[in-house]
Amino acid sequence: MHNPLIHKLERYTRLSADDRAGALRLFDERHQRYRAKDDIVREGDEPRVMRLVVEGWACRYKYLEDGRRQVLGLFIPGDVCDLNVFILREMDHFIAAVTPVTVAQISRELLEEVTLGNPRLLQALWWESLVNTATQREWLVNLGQRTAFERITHLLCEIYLRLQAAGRSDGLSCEFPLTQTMIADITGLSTVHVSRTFQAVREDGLVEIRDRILVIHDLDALKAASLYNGNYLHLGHEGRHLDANGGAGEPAAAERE
Amino acid sequence: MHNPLIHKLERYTRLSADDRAGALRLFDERHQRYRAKDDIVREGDEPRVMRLVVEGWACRYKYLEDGRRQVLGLFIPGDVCDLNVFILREMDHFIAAVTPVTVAQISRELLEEVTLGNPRLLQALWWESLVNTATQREWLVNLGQRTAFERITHLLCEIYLRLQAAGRSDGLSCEFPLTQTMIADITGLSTVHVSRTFQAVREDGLVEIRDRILVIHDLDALKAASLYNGNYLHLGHEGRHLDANGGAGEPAAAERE
DNA sequence: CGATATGTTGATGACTTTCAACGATAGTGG
DNA sequence: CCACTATCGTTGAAAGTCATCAACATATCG
Repeated sequence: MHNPLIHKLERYTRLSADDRAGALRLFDERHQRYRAKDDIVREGDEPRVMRLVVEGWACRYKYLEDGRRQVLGLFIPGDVCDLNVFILREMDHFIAAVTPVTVAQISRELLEEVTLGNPRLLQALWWESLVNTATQREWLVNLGQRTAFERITHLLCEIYLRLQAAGRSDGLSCEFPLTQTMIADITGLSTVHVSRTFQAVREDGLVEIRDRILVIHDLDALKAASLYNGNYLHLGHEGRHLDANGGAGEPAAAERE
Repeated sequence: MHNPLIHKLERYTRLSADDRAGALRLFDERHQRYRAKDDIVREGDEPRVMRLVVEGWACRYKYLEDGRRQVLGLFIPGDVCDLNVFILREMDHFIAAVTPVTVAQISRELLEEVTLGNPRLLQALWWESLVNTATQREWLVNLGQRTAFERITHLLCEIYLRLQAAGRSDGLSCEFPLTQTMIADITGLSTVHVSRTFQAVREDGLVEIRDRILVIHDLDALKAASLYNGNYLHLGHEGRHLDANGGAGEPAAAERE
């Protein structure tokens, strides 16, 4: 069985058995469950813990004072919320459950304890955090430059590729629990326009959605339609110079689960 | 004379003389000059150094393959480009000079040396990095939810407040070297619409621009017009629990320059 | 089964882009 | 110093994209 955190971090660098044990300690720490739509963190809260999504989807969002809402990011299983956020005195946005969600809550002390002896794991967590930031940048491009059609197809590409990196895709399909209202708040469009544009995406034969499952018919066409360039996800095993010794000392990652 | 880095970091926590000396070492390291519009970092480059803007303005930006361009962030004097970027193998975007700019280039080794003995300074740099990320989030809200008028007035507010935090404002006015083309690439609007909307902002008596100087006539009105909430800049001396001993042991920051 | 959330459709209008032309400004070289 | 050229900002007209409003259909959940 795959652990989505470990699965994803190993897209960066090959972890040692120790690293993996440390990641599991984080993953298993102080689970908290939330119902869909419940807030996990609220604006104004003092940040006390780092969070890690164990199961389900969550999102960051922010309101304008007149009620307009923008979703700033999505968290899928294995995603880390705020590695370093202890430094700030208060949160400037919300984090909420999109689906029913289980979150691990990791204290600063535990984080330090686990990473102290595992610099490779710490490095991998930093990588994860930089990729989050890069994803935010790509969303900026999405809102600033892409058309409605491109925004939606881009979102579909990204979700599929991220779930794949977490070991949660199945061929060309994956879970897809987002409502059109959520898609509207992510893409900065009205729900009406999302409905119409999503229809166009389906009618072009690019994707299909059945029972909250996204099925991609032609990934290359979907990428072309959204001008997708996945560099920002940095999934090219970029930390390979840090790789744990895979050949002799320990079995390779793939052989261990 | 004010150093913009130190001036800004002290909006987070009060630095000791040692911290300030460390910050100055970073600030003075390996200066490189660029002409306006020159690229400082290119997509695909391997990140080797952390950069710090000493003088002038720079920006992050990204292209879509068909040439559409989105500016992702602005750097003003005292801003740090990428604290931790060594971890990635290659850059996924560009950094360019907006005006003629001087940049300090800080190697990983120097950064580690300077921060090793100064955890307070390291913490302040992390704060700076988190504020950068939070600013990106606010830009997402800008593009996703705000109208053209609100986007432009929001940008004006932010620039003024950031320059103020760096000690580079003068009453209600500050430098403002952005062309309307830049504003268009920041706000995701066409240059034509920027021109027209900016006129409306001026005709409402909110601001005035003369000789690349922005003069704000009514900051509260400007904030109201853009639904501005400056929480994301985290300028509330949030790291005060880390403050260097100001009373007895050393002179307070304000008394030292 | 009723209540609420979600998705669809049509009509209308607002906001924003595109295209094209022109004036103003600034830097360059003779 | 002036002509030359490129950049920058402005304006008008036309078209396109997307939002809003309202009604209805479907699905989901207690």
